[in-house]
Amino acid sequence: MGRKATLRDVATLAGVHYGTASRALREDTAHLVSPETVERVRSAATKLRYTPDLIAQSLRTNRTSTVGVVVPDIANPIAAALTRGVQDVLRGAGYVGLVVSTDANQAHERSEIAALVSRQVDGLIVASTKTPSLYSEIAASGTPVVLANRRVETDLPTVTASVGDGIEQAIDHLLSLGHREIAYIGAAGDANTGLDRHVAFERVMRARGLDSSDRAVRLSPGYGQHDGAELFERLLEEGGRPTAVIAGNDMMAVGVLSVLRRMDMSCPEDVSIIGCNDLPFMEFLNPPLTTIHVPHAEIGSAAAEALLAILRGEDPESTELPVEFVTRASTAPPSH
Amino acid sequence: MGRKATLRDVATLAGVHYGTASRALREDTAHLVSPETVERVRSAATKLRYTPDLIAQSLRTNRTSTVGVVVPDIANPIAAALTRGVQDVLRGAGYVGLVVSTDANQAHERSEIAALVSRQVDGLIVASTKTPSLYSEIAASGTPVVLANRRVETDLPTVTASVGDGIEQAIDHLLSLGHREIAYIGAAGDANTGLDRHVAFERVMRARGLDSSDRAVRLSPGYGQHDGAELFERLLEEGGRPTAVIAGNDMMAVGVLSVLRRMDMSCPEDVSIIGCNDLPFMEFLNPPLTTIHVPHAEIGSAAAEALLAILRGEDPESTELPVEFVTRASTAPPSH
DNA sequence: TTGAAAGCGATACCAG
DNA sequence: CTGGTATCGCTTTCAA
Repeated sequence: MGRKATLRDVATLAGVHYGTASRALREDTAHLVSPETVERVRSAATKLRYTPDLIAQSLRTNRTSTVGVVVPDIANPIAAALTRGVQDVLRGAGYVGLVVSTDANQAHERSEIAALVSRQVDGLIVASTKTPSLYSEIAASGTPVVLANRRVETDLPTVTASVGDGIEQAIDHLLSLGHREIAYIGAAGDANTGLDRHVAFERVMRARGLDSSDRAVRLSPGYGQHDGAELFERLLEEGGRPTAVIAGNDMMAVGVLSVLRRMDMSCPEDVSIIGCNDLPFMEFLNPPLTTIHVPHAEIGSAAAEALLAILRGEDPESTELPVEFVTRASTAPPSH
Repeated sequence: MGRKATLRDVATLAGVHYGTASRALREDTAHLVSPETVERVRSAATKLRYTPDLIAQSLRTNRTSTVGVVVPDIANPIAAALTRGVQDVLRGAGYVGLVVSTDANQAHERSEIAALVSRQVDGLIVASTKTPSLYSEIAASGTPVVLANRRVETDLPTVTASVGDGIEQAIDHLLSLGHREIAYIGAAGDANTGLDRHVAFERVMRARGLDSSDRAVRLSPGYGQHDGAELFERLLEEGGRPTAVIAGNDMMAVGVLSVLRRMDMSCPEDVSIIGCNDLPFMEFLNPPLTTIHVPHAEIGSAAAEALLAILRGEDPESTELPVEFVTRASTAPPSH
């Protein structure tokens, strides 16, 4: 009695042909079958604890109700939040996510994608890629792809956040506090999410009439806590005396904070700091970090919605979700 | 030219029967085919960019090279790290993970599990469950299950960490620093991961000859930052004056820290704090948190190894991985 | 309304 | 060594 019940099992128990059983069990075809037969089949099914074999179903229908989720590293809180958002909307539609981490490594990426494609995923949500062309091909071959979080040159539907607006709010917040010497510490990498940020910084500063002597922009290839610390330390060594710094992400902000601490300067008294992303722990830092909240889970959800829309035959637009500037305790008026 | 190449396509291109093509392409049967035929088939395959349809393959072989990963919430850093560890070993074996979040909600859990089972996953790695019996059934029905992180009453193979040892090291660390009044602030929930901890605390304290007047144990149903804060605040109100506190997890430790700050007491001068888990950000707190590092990724990897072993027909033991006590700056001798 | 039968794309057994 | 064929569990068209 170990084996799983199959469609034929319920059919024989109900005394009908298995084709009929199939029709009786699925919503969209049940109306082709007499009510009493439907009843008989259904009760047979529950008696046998029948659940359809999705593999067989997939082979027949070419749909697996499975989507691939491609992130750089699921252990990274941004990717994790995004994945959660994806799951939340997939669940409602009967889909589940095949999640892979690429480590931002092209070889890994290719092989993971291959693994997903050969498993016939119905679509892909990609939150990490150095090779968008890879996905254009996939999309062209019929597997829909939605890009999330990072904007890349492509015509694939993409869900991003308007981090530029956040930078603008950050700058205006600082200006209204009385700051004039504002530095930017960020990543120069190819991730467009990084580029947007420092470009936005420069643009807004200029727009506010702050000339280049008022701003110091420092970029590094990395984007970790250490990179932020190093960049800020060098800025100080070279005589920079910003009263506030905007960091390209929260980790780099933490790096700046650590340098301050080491030099016996304090935040926000001596220098104000603003981060970006609003990672899970930022409110518990000392001081709690003022930062730009990027709605990663919502980005994931929106990407999943877009993918489902494509699967329904619609043609969703790319969207840009608003960010939220959240002021906590790492910013204050400049002292003196 | 859009459609994917199938086995018959490469067979006709190579001028052989598709059964032969199948044999030629798979390692274990290639020796049944003449070398030149193998060659012909293989080149046809690469020319057509043939990749086997894993769905069809699965239907035939009853193996999907897919495993289900069940976590409470993928956005939770512990679950994320664990999942990463799982992925790392699965990747090497050609498996991918179908990841679902249950929200510690039984209804969700059941439906997610059903989704995985009907997708014919080859096995399950479960890092969250209130209903172990559910999995015993599944295992009995032939789908192997490995439990990770939480110990529950079951005979399923389980991978955990020896957090009790960590608690012991934490206490000894505190004692060697000169502390005598040590409090424990933790969760009372049904998660065995929580129970272990305060039980270990009581046991070790007694073993070290500290009688109950030297220890205050406070438990709450929740296990967040807020719960930790509340518990500690109440302890203080009721006249408790511990010189050190061990928290059941890092979030609760942060809660304790926040109370200290609010009361203008400082850590570690006024009270030392030790956390548990070593979540990603703990080294960047102020002060950096002394804590018990639980190797979540390794737990995930070990669980995946165990699952693969079962799939190979072996019978792996349950294992308990060592934790690492990491001393940072939130502990110091009592100032008295 | 129901039964029969053809496949989906692969594997594997049995002959030749 | 290779070809034919049954089969995995299901959906779906075609007749009856």
